[in-house]
Amino acid sequence: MAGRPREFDRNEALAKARDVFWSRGYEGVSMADLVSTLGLASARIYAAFGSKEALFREAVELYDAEEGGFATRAIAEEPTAQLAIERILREAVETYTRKGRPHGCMVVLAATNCASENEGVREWLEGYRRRRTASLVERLERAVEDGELKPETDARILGDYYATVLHGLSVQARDGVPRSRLLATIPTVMLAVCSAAYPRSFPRAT
Amino acid sequence: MAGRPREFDRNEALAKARDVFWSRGYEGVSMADLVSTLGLASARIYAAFGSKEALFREAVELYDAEEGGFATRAIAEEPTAQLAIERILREAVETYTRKGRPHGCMVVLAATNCASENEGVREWLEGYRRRRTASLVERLERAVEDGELKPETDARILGDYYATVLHGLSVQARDGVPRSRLLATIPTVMLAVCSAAYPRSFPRAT
DNA sequence: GTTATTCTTTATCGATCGACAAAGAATGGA
DNA sequence: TCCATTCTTTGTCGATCGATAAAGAATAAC
Repeated sequence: MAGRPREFDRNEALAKARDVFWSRGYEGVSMADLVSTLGLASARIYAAFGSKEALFREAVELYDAEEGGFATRAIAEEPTAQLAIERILREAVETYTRKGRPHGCMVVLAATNCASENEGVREWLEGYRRRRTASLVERLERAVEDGELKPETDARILGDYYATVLHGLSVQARDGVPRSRLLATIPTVMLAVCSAAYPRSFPRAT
Repeated sequence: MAGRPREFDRNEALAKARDVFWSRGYEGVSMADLVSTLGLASARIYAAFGSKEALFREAVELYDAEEGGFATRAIAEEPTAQLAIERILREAVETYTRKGRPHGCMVVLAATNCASENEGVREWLEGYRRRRTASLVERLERAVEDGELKPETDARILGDYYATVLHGLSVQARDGVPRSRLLATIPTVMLAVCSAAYPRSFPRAT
């Protein structure tokens, strides 16, 4: 098990693929685009990654483990649901509006409209979105159990709400709405979870 | 100026094109798809509409004049900003989750990820989204002037917020989140404008 | 060295993409 | 009736799509 060693950095190529798929989506990037972006002949790309679709899926996994993983990290690290959600919103805006980087969320934008033959890719990304919603709901349920949020709080409604806002932020960022304007909406967005908590530190909305 | 009369209903064909573009997006629909969906040879489609892109633009205009026009109608018809926004949210959810119809908003979903050669189409749809945001901001500014909302209200932040939620609802609906769950989030979404109004009829959020 | 294995290079493959040319058919106006 | 105009039919265009075959080059195991 030896063979000729690969002459390019696979991780580097994968990162380039992630960026171009993030920018223009799965169907918006052709093999010719990948050849020029990665600087590799198509046969080399196929040898290393298998197919355009397999490369895309690996690119999404990389995105989700790095830039896209802020929600998982915030939920794991913040002591309360309110702090977790505020951090998620702030980091979402920052991640989605970084200079020199693609705007919006790759998981939301890279395969929303698909040809019927690529419906499988769309559904696979939908799974990522559903899981993010589920993790928000789960964290909010825990906050109700912990007594952080009022017992009459419906965690699923609240989780659906924050999933909706996060999805909307991607579209807004992709449309070029500046970071400052998106950050400015966060106190308004926080009203929901704060009003489900016992009155303490309300944000000044609007 | 006479010539052979057209043998098919142009409006009917346009409605079919709108539906398939709404379902799968501009790039997700091929001319072969249009030929089979409209039941017309490609030369007939070109004769009637000019090009795939011209047909798409006409289809979006039709969408915006009918299904997609609920925001314009609500703003024109409702006496207060709060009533207008609540109606917009409700009709958005209803429009985006109608049985047997494509889910989500055509303007949001039909060209979010585009090949570089179709960037013009994406920007054109972005214009529709920006105008919707602007009309929300404008209505909220008027509400501040009218005294419906507190004078310290920042109408642009609030308008950006509702634009974000509306964009997010499209993604949620496309992902198959059921109507009942999306409707259930509306009281939470209404918290923002209600807290900018003088205390009266607050929704029971969560 | 020999062999098995893997990567690189080069040149394509058939399918599909959006679009159109040319000829025939149906209308209104002269 | 004949013409100008417009639509319909048929066939196909060059470009691009994702993907691969075949041959040469570089490694490790033996």
